[in-house]
Amino acid sequence: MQTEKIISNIAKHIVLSAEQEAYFISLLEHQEVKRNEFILRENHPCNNINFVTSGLLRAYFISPNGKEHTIMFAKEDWWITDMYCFTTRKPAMVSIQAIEESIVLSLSRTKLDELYQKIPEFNKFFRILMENAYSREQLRTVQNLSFSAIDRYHDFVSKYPLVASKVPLKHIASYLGVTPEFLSTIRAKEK
Amino acid sequence: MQTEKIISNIAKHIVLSAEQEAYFISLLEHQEVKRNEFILRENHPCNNINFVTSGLLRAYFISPNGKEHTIMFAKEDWWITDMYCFTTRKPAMVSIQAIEESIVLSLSRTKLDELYQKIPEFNKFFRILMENAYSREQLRTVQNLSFSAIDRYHDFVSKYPLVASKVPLKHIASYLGVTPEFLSTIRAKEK
DNA sequence: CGTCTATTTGAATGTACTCAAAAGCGGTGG
DNA sequence: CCACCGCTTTTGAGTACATTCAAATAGACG
Repeated sequence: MQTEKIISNIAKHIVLSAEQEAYFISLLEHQEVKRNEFILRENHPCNNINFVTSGLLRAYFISPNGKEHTIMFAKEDWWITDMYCFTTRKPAMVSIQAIEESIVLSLSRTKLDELYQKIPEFNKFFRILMENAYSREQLRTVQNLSFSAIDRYHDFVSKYPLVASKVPLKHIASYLGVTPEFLSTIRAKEK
Repeated sequence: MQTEKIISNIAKHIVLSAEQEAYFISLLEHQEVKRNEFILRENHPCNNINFVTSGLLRAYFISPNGKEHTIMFAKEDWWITDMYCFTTRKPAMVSIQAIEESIVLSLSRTKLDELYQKIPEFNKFFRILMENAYSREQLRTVQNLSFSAIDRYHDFVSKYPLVASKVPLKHIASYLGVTPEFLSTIRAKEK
């Protein structure tokens, strides 16, 4: 199991001893996920929070009228789960699917609770992670409300160039909240 | 300074000794805010995270085209700040204004850092607070993307009946991401 | 190489916005 | 306590942005 990446991700915010690192690593489950495979499916229990070691995944949900809405992408060095359902233990609202072959390290809620007990410092780590996630999400809300589709598209591409280059346009459209046809049209207009 | 409310808010997630409670309280600044007064203004430094003891406030920002967008409301027993700017120390993107006379307990970033040092348990408290805030915001994103304006309006009213009854309709419209004229029209159509 | 999926293009439609003006309502001062 | 003023809400007409549906084209994977 390749663990340098997750360890250095954690080292961004808290300091662990070698022993603590080893303990933390022992809690993780290593998953190799093939293209189009799921690590979480809508309505199933959401038991894990996942760190992406390599590859690219997408969280999305299907609205009542049958349309897909992309909630987030997660590339290398990102964490991804259905946080609401992970914390409340409700069945997942979203599905998480690999866009390309990926390696994911999963931490179950049970193990995470154990981790908080043994190394309370992890509360700080996830506090900061959640602060950032919340801020990002709030910024997204604000921008969805105030920017036009084309501006949101440009903002997305400049923020996440790697993701933009790898995922099909229709997924970007569904992240931005427009139809693929419309995104295609407005992109064409610019040239 | 009335402090039972903030103490019981904290007791939802962590247990403090009487001594720790007293120390925590000593870090707070008590503010009485009149109707339409601000506790944070766009472009000013965002130094505080605020707990609402009573009353009702609104966070909003002005988009490039000059329109107001309501980001959140905070009533009694809620926390409010510009989290992105609070954590990154950038100038505030939003203004926070009292909708009615309110009492707010403010905790500065400096004091909060001190608090994390003295009582690391607060990392757990704010971790949980941020998890909830993130989940809520993600749910909002999802619903903005997939529900029609009228459904979003109904959802808002059923989730926050007190807020819905107190704030002008135009603020709800700006929270939902529609114009007041349009919200007025679709409400009228239902009858 | 063939098949399946993604993207583009276009026409018709619907949803939400802008601007303007009238009506309603609430607080304040006389 | 009532009348006025300012702000909020409603109403309507014209317009712009985004969607739906359909079909053609391009591209990618096995």
